[in-house]
Amino acid sequence: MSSSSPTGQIASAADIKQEDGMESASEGQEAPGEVAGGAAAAAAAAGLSPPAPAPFPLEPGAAAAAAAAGVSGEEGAAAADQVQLHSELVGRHHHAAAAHTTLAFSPDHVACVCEALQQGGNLDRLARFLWSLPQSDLLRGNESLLKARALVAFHQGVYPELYSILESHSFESANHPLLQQLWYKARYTEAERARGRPLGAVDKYRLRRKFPLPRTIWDGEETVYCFKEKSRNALKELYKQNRYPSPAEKRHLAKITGLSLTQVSNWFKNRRQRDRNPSETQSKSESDGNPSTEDESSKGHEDLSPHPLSGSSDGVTNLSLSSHMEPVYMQQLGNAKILSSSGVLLNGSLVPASTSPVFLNGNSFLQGPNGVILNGLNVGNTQTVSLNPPKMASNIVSNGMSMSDILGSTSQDVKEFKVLQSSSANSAATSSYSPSAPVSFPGLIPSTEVKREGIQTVASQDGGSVVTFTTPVQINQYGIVQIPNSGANSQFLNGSIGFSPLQLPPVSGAASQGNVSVNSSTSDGSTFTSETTTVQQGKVFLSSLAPSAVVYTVPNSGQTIGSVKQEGLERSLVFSQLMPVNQNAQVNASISSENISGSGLHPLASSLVNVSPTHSFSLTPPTLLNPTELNPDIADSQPMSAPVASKSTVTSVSNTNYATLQNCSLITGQDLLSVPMTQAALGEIVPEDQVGHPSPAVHQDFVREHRLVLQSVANIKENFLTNSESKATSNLMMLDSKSKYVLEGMVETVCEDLETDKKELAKLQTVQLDEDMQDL
DNA sequence: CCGAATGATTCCCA
DNA sequence: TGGGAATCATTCGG
Repeated sequence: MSSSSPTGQIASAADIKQEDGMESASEGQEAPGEVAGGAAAAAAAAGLSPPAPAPFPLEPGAAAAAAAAGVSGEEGAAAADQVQLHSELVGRHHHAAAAHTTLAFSPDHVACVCEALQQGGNLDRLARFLWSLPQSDLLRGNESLLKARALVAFHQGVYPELYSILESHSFESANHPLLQQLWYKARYTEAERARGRPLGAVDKYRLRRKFPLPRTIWDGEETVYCFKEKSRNALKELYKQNRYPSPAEKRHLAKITGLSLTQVSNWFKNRRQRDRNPSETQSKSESDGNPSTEDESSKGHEDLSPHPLSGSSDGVTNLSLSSHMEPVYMQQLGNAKILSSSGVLLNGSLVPASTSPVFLNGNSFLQGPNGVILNGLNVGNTQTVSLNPPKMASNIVSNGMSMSDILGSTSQDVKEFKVLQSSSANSAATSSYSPSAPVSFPGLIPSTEVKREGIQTVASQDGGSVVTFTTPVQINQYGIVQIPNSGANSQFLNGSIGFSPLQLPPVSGAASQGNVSVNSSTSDGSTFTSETTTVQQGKVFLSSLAPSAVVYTVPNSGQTIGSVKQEGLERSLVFSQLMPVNQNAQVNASISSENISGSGLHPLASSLVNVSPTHSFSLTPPTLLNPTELNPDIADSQPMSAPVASKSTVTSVSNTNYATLQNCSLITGQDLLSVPMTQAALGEIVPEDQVGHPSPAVHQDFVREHRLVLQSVANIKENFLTNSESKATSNLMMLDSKSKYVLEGMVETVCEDLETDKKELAKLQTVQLDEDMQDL
């Protein structure tokens, strides 16, 4: 991954993303928590569900005039584009009714077009588009526009302007990688021109030092040798515990550090190698450097952790209560059934066993007689989630990753698991790991099997109080557990809590899917990264679903989970409030993914929603699906089928780790695309109506009623996007850190001469985490 | 420019 | 497929 240093000309945002390898890998990464954290803000910034987008009018006449008087034919073309776009949108929405009076483009529309053009790599056209835009205050400060301007400035070689733009506006983190690349590449290019010869790695390094990134496009997180200190510390921490992490652990570590799986593996490999021959590279320096951290690790460890591991068979559990005394350091083993006897170390404090036999850290979910800890949040004592400590049977999900991912697949070695400090919920995922102060790894939880005896009330709190579920959980026959809204201050980090679906006691006759839908108020919207939470295969997604919301899971890559009845899972839909249910269909679709770093894509997440694993389709209006409505026959080979009687925007978010819906601003406020899009999108899925029948057939009712379907497609390879994949010629991709989601057709619609009629407007392609599934 | 640190890559082996 | 060893390339500080 020594990806080449950027030297070539940047043609588009996509190019940049593909180009940068390590840098992006490291810089672009953000721990899930961070991602999530910024998500809300990002979404807000993006204007998700904008209050009242004040569109600026653009008279067709004016456009024409611009075209005519327009400095060049190009501008005219741009204007024409706008006109065309607008008319198409309007025409489609209103069925060509009329509305040709004024062309109203909200800043969101402009932003969307900018994004689309950027994605498409059509910078010339983007430049024309920008040029043609009116000087509207509404557009001032619009990040997409600024980004587009920066890109154009770079493209045109107007570096001073580029620097000015980058320094004058504080960009959201999701755009940092791209903008950072612009910044550096511009510097490189300038230097190369001045020098008349290509720069070497050292030259570039010097330039980077000479022209540090402005804080407007950099979070300030220091990176050393490409890896953020935070990531490095996380690696070290685990290394101390176990020098030979299992694949699942590596994946999880990769997830929490934002590094790629390969990077994590390489790190361990290098670390082991260098520890072996300290003679050579005094790799000791590192260890020595952090005596505190190192202590236990290196040497002591070898003893503790059976190194060769991997072989450990099936996860036999071993709790190694090492010689450590009181604080029981648990050693995690495969499917260990850990129940510490004496106590648990939580947040650095020992908890009497009597009260909480289980402990979790980070984003883990812990349950004990007294409480549950989610994401490092402690669930109040009042919770009724009663867990039977002695018999634990559920998987733990953390950080969007179920423990099964971590523990399930390969047998795990006994790992020394030490919970030293569980960071606060917010920082759990991204918490800074300082060598001197070991921090728990989210997700690195002792695999505990918990058996849920009954779920009722859960209150989780993060320091103050985070999420509180007060009402009794309802489990319907679909195995959906519903928890009424909670208080206003809901705060959730990664939306992955671990209730294992499999263990939910079938409340009704229907096979319990084990899905749990937790409704929480999204009022705050600030830290609530995951508005939708559903439990799927051991994963719980918290969502702002209405009380009556239904959550279904979608078939995962064909793999079933244990003996759980898959029926329900076959066509699962989640109705949530994520998407505006009103007529203003709004397509929000951006996703955050797993880390793409390795491939050079920047992950960042500007996501609004952080949906954890697997596929979930969200339909807003709370609806309950009846068994009868779900026609098995139809659904069988189909990705999803869901007769829903309500009108809503359907969004499917899926996969792996974090699916994020972001405001694409395609249809904001104006409702312009609402209907048409739906049709187009549905067309792809529905056999009947307009389009030919694409593979998946969706229940007609569903089709008719819903506006937009974002189809998720999976395709994942280690969660990394390959360069080729990242090419979004005709796809609008929004990626973040590990998975890839593509909105197909969006670009075509918006950019490619607006020929969207027959193309789906928004199709969300998601990749599925093979890994996750495999683990299961 | 040098050397150490460190991430990545390659080859070999089980 | 993953680990070990050797090696390369880049980063970083002096």
